Amino acid sequence: MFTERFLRNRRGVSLEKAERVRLEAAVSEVRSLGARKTMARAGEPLHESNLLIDGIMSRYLDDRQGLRQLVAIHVPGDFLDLHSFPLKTLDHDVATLTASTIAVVPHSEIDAISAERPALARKLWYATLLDAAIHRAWLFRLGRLDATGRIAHFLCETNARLFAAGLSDGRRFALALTQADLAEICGLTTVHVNRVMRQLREEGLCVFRASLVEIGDLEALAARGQFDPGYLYIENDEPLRTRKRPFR
Amino acid sequence: MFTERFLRNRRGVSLEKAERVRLEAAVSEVRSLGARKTMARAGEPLHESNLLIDGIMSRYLDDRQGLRQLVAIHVPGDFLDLHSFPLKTLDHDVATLTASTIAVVPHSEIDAISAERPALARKLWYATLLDAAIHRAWLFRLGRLDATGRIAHFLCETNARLFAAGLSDGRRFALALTQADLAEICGLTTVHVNRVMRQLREEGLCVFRASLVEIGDLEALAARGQFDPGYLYIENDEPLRTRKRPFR
DNA sequence: GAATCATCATGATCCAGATCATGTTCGGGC
DNA sequence: GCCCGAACATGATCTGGATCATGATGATTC
Repeated sequence: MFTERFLRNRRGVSLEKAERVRLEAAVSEVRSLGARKTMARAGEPLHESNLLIDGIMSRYLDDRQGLRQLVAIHVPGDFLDLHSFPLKTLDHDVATLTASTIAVVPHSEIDAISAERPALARKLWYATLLDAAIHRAWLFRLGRLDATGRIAHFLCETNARLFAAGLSDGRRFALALTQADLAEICGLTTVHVNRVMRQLREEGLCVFRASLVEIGDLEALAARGQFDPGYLYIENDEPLRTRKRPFR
Repeated sequence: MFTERFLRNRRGVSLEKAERVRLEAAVSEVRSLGARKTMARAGEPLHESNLLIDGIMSRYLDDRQGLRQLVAIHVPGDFLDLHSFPLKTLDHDVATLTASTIAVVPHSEIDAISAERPALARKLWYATLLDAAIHRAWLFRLGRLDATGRIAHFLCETNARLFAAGLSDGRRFALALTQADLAEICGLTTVHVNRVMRQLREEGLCVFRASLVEIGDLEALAARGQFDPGYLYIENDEPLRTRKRPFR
């Protein structure tokens, strides 16, 4: 089942049996990629999109010095470059962070789906808009939060996304990212990420070691990062909800 | 013609005559809004989307103190909350910056279009993904550019978008934003925006006064903001192209 | 089991942009 | 023609995070 986690626990878009079957049938191939491998580069014409089955992948832009700004990370269940179907080329690079497995869906299949099944097509559209909603939360993070808030917000978001995918219990999850990755996500230096992680650890909000994140106080962490999971459109998000607390 | 500027000059999505007629027919109403009015709030269920005919509008998130981070601005021709069709509710607020005119399109019409005309539906999808591509460029801006670079990048982007819409000659355009608006867009304080604008003026890169932006040296401005218009998918973008120059 | 490389850790110094304060300019209302 | 508020302008000071430097830890390879 390639589509098991796709749009799982998202409001208003549970896949019907027949839709799931149709989507499964659209997969032409399954591929494995090593860690830190580029999958697609900005500007290349693309003819297929990929559903992430296992691993963590990233999308990023780089500046003139080659420093990266990650614009998205993807977890299992994400259709990571579905936007290449309408756009035909991408405006950014796509790469693995950890070793990953992807299911390939040719654009011709998506074309067929959009003619045959408008309702399923709308769910695919929805999936790309969920990514856009996450972009907006990242904009808020970079524009309005300080370093500690950014890391706290990111950890809460990742917890929530993995929870929706069935890969977090709401407090504890595997996440094989380095402090340098967090820096590229949060627009900080690795040095500063290191100091922030220590602070979060010392305050008992969150411990991140050996590729395992353990949130000690979700409510405090969410308050620190001004995190509210609404933008993720998660169904049954009770374990993620926190009382709103004043900032700091 | 409400749709005159919609997707104008974008690669691979020029509207066919019949598609344009269909979209025009989907408009149920035209509304005028005063400056600085909220159009929609996060979380409200929506049943229509709006095509911006005239004026500048914004989408924003606010933090616990009520400080705004703009996540998008919209210019004439933009379908500003089309993403509310698949998502049903929004994750952010929408408001006018200047007095604006919008054409209202009920979601029921978009539903009908996606069943009748998959090709037009794909173009609507494309329009929402263009917004997502702009979000990504904004992430790069906030994560990797300094204050001067952010303002330079924003001015280049706005020039390019207005150029595509036929509202800039590629160097000069009307833009009724305040320095406080620029601050909320670029994650800066108004005080600092003021200093940056003076610097750009003194260096001859760009003058912004009396709601008119005049770019003195597009190539230098683009270099300063590391701006490359590729992510806007503009067709015939020659007047916007600049030789790539090393940063600074 | 020595060498190598990625990752994590931590101290010292510096600076871009925030913050605080104080004008000035200009257009609209009465 | 004066009042008033929004927008623009500019100086003085402070600070969060960058930068530079150095070392510890731990996994992998030969």
